[in-house]
Amino acid sequence: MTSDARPAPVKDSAPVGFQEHDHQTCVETALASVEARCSTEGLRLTPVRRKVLEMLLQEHRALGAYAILDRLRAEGFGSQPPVAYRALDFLVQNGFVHKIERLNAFVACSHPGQSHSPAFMICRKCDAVAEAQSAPAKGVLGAAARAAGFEIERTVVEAEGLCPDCTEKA
Amino acid sequence: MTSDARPAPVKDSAPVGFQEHDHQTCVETALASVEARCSTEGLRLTPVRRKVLEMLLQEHRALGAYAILDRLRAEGFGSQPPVAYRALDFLVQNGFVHKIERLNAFVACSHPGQSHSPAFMICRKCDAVAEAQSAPAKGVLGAAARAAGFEIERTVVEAEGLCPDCTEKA
DNA sequence: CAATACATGATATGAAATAACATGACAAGT
DNA sequence: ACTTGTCATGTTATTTCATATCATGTATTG
Repeated sequence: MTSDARPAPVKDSAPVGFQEHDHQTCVETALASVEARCSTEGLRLTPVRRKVLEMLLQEHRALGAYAILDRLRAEGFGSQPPVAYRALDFLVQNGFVHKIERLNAFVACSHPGQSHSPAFMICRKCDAVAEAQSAPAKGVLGAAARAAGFEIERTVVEAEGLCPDCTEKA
Repeated sequence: MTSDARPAPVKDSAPVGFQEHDHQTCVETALASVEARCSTEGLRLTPVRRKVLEMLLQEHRALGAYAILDRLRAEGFGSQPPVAYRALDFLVQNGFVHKIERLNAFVACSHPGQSHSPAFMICRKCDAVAEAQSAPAKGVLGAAARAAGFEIERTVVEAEGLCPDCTEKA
């Protein structure tokens, strides 16, 4: 058995922000932007890392580490968990990929290059994931944190619900 | 080995919102409130479920399912994963306990009875967890969701950082 | 070219979660 | 009382996610 999360409605052009778009261009642009940042910052976008990033950009939805691993194996890369996790660590550390805690899975960043604290909308039916901006530290939470003396370093914001497509079908 | 998450600074009186408080009273009140809700709503707070809830209230921090399981075993309950997961499911479903996605762990709700969409502050050093309110659907994220046609059903908001205690020590 | 950082490969294991099936406890309907 | 249905629990096995560790390789860079 291959470890793809769910049957998953495979469409040629997947949603970003749940919208149809020119996917090929979108992948290429993102990749180029990551390459640029790597070379200016002296980061090493090695073959495994690049491959993982490409896969995630291509899919445009959250993939589990083992789904990624399967694909790496298929392409002749190492096929043991650490291979995938190390590549993912690198990509996450540098903001090229985000981890979706709710799903224990990973998505390529939709706005690479921009510093951001991302928020995600996750469709519980088709697993599509869209990235948005958030500013949680600015709102009620920020106030609570200041009141409590808690220093926020990082936030996870994930909304679960139904994407437009799935809403329609229901 | 027993599966307690980390060495964990055991203190007699643990933080709620990172503050000292009369823990015994706090546990009792919470438990009473849950019992009340169960009886008015016809929910069955069985021995396992009650025990798990007590443990979480007592600890006042996030415990993993297997740490819970260890304690259940010690008390003579079933010791297989489903036992813990089922009790946790019940408690989470009914809002008596929350899952911290970031930690794959569980905490007792600090405001049982009030309907709420909780937000958490998690200390990355000592694993203390404080619960606050959030209204993520009201802010930037809500706007993005409406724009995208995404229907939010539930949100996860978790802030990671340093609690007052750990900040001091640093 | 040697020293050193960093990246990968491979083995093993730990930790989190669920599937599937059997048993028990209890209330409602006949 | 007995059967049926529902819900909770127990148990086995397996899947999925993640990391520790050690050995090996490959770039820089001094």
